[in-house]
Amino acid sequence: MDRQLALRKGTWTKEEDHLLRQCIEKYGEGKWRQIPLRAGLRRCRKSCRLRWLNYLRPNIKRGELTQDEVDLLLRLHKLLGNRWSLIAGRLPGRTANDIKNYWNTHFTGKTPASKQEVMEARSPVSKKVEVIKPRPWTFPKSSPWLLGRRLSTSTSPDLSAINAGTTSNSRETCPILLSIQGDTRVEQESDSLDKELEKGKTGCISECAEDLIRSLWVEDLQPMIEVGNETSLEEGSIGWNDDFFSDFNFWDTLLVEEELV
DNA sequence: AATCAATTCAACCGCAGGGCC
DNA sequence: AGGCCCTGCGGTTGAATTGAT
Repeated sequence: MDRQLALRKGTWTKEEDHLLRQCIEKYGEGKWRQIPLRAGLRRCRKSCRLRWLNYLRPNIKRGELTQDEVDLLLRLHKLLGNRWSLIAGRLPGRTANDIKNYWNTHFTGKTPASKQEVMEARSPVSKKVEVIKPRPWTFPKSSPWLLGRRLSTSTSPDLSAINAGTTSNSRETCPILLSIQGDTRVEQESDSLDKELEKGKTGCISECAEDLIRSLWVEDLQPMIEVGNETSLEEGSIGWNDDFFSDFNFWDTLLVEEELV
């Protein structure tokens, strides 16, 4: 065998980490194919990318997730399913791998009882939610998201009313719910929804789902707009990016079973 | 102290999607 | 249109660590 071609596997050494970090600092992220050559590493590009993204990248937060992070994780997973990269985007400093590992450790299989306890303690509203893989989703033409990608206070709903709690139950307070109301999804998806309606499987947005969406809007998205920091909503910054909204289909989330409420 | 079981998490693998030719 | 290449993602594996006996 040619030793030059033999790729190393397994745990990374400090020397390898150092070489990779130096290389990326010099040439920048991306071009992963060239990274092993430039860094003088006998690692495949995937391995280099993974090591950087999950371990060496600056600002990576290590250690146990905080209560807030766990709460957010639970809510986002309820909405997005196993879309770890999207979920991680909402948890600054956390990697998709971290989130996935945490979920698999704490909320799957081996300890079903404890999982149920945690879920019930933290999510008293829902008992059974059908999580379906998100599909592309479109906003109504009048949606503020389409009237200039970035929300401004002039296109957002009555935020002062939200803060005052005076209209907390009104759908008008949340542009996402507004969008759902006036959905103009592509024909294919409308057809499938129509079929569901015909079957009587689902007829309306449940209160639970509406609450969940509203809470995401009020607690997570709206405050970013409220501070007037426009850069906080730039694409890809912390997860509410183009990808999120193009991949995310609230309709799927809303296809909940009757037992929900 | 030694052994075994359980748990954690870094890393690998295979696949899908997008861009380019 | 189709093939190739690259990147990114999610599922899975297995080594390392921790806890129990």
